[in-house]
Amino acid sequence: MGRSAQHCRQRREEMRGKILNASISYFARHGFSGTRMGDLARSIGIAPGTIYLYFPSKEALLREICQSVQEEMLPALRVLTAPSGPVANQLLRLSSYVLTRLCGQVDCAARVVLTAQMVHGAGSAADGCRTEWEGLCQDTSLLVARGQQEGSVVPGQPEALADYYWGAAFLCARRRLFYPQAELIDARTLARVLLCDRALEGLKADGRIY
Amino acid sequence: MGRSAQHCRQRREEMRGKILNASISYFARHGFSGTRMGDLARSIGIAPGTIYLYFPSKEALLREICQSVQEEMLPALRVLTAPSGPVANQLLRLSSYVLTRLCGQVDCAARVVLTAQMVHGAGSAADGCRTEWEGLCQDTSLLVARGQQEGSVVPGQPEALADYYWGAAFLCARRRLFYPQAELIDARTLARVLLCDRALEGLKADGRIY
Amino acid sequence: MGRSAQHCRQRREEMRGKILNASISYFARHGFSGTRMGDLARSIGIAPGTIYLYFPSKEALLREICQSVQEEMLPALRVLTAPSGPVANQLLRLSSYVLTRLCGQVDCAARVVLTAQMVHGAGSAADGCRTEWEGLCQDTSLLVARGQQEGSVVPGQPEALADYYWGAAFLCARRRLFYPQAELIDARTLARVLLCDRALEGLKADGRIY
Amino acid sequence: MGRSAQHCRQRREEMRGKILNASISYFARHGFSGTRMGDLARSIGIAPGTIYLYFPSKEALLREICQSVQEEMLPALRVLTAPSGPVANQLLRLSSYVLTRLCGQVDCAARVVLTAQMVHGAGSAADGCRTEWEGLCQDTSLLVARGQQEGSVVPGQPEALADYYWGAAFLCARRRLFYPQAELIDARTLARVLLCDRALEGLKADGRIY
DNA sequence: CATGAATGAGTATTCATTCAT
DNA sequence: TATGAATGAATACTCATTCAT
Repeated sequence: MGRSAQHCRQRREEMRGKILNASISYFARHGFSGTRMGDLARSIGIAPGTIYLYFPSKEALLREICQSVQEEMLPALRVLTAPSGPVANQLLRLSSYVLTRLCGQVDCAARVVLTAQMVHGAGSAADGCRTEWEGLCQDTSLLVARGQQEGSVVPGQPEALADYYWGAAFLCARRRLFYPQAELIDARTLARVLLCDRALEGLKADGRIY
Repeated sequence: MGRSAQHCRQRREEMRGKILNASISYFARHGFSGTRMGDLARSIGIAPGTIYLYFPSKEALLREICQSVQEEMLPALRVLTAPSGPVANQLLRLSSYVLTRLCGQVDCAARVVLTAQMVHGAGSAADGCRTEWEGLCQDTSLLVARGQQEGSVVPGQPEALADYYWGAAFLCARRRLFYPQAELIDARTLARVLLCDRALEGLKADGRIY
Repeated sequence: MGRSAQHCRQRREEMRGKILNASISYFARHGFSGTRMGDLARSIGIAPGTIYLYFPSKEALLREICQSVQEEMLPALRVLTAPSGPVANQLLRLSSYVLTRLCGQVDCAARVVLTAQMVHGAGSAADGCRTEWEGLCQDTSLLVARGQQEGSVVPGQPEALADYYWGAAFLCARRRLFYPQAELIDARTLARVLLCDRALEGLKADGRIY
Repeated sequence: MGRSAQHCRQRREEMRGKILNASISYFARHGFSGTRMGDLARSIGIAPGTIYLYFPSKEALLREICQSVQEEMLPALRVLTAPSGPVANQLLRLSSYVLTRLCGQVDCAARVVLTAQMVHGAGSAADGCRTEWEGLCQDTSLLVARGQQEGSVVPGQPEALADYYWGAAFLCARRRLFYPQAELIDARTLARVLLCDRALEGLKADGRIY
């Protein structure tokens, strides 16, 4: 009984995860309103009704996705934007991390693209997500300001530059999502959004191609 | 009679243009599927039926928009990406043009954002648009390759860099569309997506703020 | 002033009549719900709004048509079905009259077709029309019963036969309306719906072809 | 699984047939434009959306009906109008068949009435139907011409008489549809539309009342 | 008076959600 | 639990009617 129940719970978790991941991709590709539950279900290979055994509504499914973004992806990035050593090194490390994850984890790109959709969209489902996102931007603009004092970051309004940097990351994610075969820019080029060439020259390239 | 008929035609053209422009903005903001015809009509201040006096369907309205983008905006940009003198100057000029238009013309930003939606979306309404867009990207990657030979453009795969450059332009447009008050990056910063700092140093700044 | 006012009234009457006649034809051809006011107006060569200067609504227009049918066409037919001499002669005269009018007056066929539509349709606009029609059928069934006593009319339920006779007249009208070039059956054949061949033999044919 | 899938398919077929049959009756009674999908659905006892699970549009539903008429009813009638023995017998047999079917099968009357609507209406949905119908009329006019040579059919233009005969059949169908309780004419009376009394006298009556 | 663009209530159709199997 | 047909509220679209010119 105990084993059977556990087995059961595990199967539920598997199906739930399968739906969740597929939805992230599907929403990212087609947009929230552009996604029909029937199409989403077909793309997963299940019946429409099945989704409703795991999520009470389309919007609840979106909320759940937002929450996972808000609790997993964004905090991880905020850690990497917290003050820590020379800005140039930190930005290169951050950029490398972002591109590595975009390449490695299949649905990381989808999450990033979806986040961008959420941040600019109007729905209240994304509120928490938006807050966390603004936190990340703020952290980044502090980093930028510090880098400008150090002389390693290009001049300009820190908020605009921070937004621009994460926009560039979004561009990479979008490219990864829609053209999985196409090459991405490398970490140095992404970091270069903020860093002067001079500051970059001194840094070791990891030479990885994304 | 002649005058009256002309007056009538002119009023029709005005209304048609009003609907078309409003739709570009609305679609760009809310996405195609996210736009309800009733809401769009209300936002223009007309009745839903009126839209259908000028466009036979929601999708036809989108097609018309795509066509205007394809016939007006994209060709103008392709002209500016055709080979013409030193790449560094050309890229700075191009960036300046893009930012100037994003600032000056109200719905230019909307057109750019919409184009990005179309290029990545699935609908066939955007087919012509997508073709023209790929042409622009290809032209740009040739420019990039030439710049790399000149030593003014950063290293990297030309296609990826070209896509990245226009992505950056899209980021500016998106920012302009969703936060009209926020400052944009300047032309040098946009050009810097492709140009080395060294190549930029020699160029005269126009000092304009967007 | 007096002359001008009269001229004015006359022009109004002309336009009113033009709309009324065109509507009878159009309604007969396309059915009431199948008629769009815009199409009707275009077929007359006027603007949709103009119709509403003469008739308050689509249904009122129908009512007016029904009334004209009810006050002009049906009473004329009832006169011809009132007892008057030998049934055989009367039926041949009636049939001849019907076919002559269907041929001669352009919109008589339309009126007959429309009446059939009204009689079987559900709308209350046709109530008066329906009453008058039932009167005609009843008169005819009396005629039929008398003819059966005379031996000139075929056996069968008088009501069913009367309905059948007017149905045959409707068939002629429908043919005239939809295929104006096609020949109609002759008066003897129409009368034959009710009359035995034996009764017809003694009657003079007018030999007319409809 | 096999059994369940089959059961499922069978239920789909049933619902599809139910909608199709109900639509034939409803369209025949109210006309195509006079039919509101919501009313039709209510009359079947299902939700409006359900119809669209089986037919892509109102017009497609009509097309399907026309096709069933064109493939089932009209060919069966054409078989009975193909040359076969003495015309008088054949016409009586045909008339008997028509009236029997109008009485026996609930929606046969509806099909006939609908066919008449289609044949005279403007929509292209009925094109195939119209072609088949004209074939039937042509076959019948050949039969009529042969009967005239035999001396069993009344004089007159064969095309006009053929059209008139099927018109009479339509009248019966219309009566059956709108007044299901009313008696119809008998087969001899229907055949008499074309046959001389003399020709009919020699034929055995089946005495059936429709 | 005539026009025809504009209106908005009404109709066809879609799609998130439910529920019988 | 999974299914997919059925539902009906929401949305695209039409068309009788109005009204500014």
